[in-house]
Amino acid sequence: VVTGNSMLTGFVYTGHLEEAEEFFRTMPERTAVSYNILFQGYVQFGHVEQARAMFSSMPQPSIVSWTGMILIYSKTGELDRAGELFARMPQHDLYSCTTMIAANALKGHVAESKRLFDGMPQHNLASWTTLIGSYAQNGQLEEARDMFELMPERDNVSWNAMITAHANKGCMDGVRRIYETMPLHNAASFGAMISAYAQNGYLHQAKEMFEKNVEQGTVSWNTLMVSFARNGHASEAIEMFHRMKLDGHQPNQDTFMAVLTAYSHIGDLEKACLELGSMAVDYGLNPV
RNA sequence: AACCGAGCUCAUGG
Repeated sequence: VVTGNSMLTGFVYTGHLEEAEEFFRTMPERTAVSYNILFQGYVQFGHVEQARAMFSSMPQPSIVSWTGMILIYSKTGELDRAGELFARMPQHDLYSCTTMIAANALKGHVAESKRLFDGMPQHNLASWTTLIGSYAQNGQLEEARDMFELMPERDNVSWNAMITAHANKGCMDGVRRIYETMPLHNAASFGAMISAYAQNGYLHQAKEMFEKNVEQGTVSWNTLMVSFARNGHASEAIEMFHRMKLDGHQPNQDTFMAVLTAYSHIGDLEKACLELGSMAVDYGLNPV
């Protein structure tokens, strides 16, 4: 059963929900964990109906399942339903409370987030960081800072959250200070830095960060190209696009948009069509 | 003893 569950996890993890379902159906034996694995797949990919159906079909949803259900309502923005479930579930733990904190913050109810946080018997890195993120999202930089000071230990995720907290307030000194102080940088750190600079109009610095980032995912390329295009640097955007291809990166649908934006800025629609047409052919993308 | 859940980053046609 355990190895079956691991395989099931594999299907879900790679996004093959159909296969997961099939596999699940044909499993000789299923445990509550098996249900949860498939269920989490629905949650993760936003299949609300299926998640709901599965949840109600569980005889005794575990705390994991309850939390999953809260998470999906948080994603769909149905905070009241999330809250209802949270109130109804038999127990709470770090995970469920943290999920609920985040759900409230997404809707701008930071005070409620804080109240939940204060009511928790214990905290860990995730719950602290969620609270910081809650303040950050809602523009409360001071509070985010205070919490960051108070938390007993910090990891990369919490440091990254602080980058964003400052960036959202346009506090670039803070952003730089955090970046320099933090012990290590990962892909998310660079992503945060790139968008921090880009959103505040520091295209040059954004690009510098981009160069420092070893794992330049397609998203980073797109982010930067869009920023260039929006700020009237169409040619730089287009140049990046070509470099991206040279470097062997896969353009995706969003790259389309970035390129289109760039060309529309210089009013060269013909070229845009040509470029998009060839992208469609080269990469099998649909310029919907 | 072993399998599942929460927090940071990311683009999108305003």
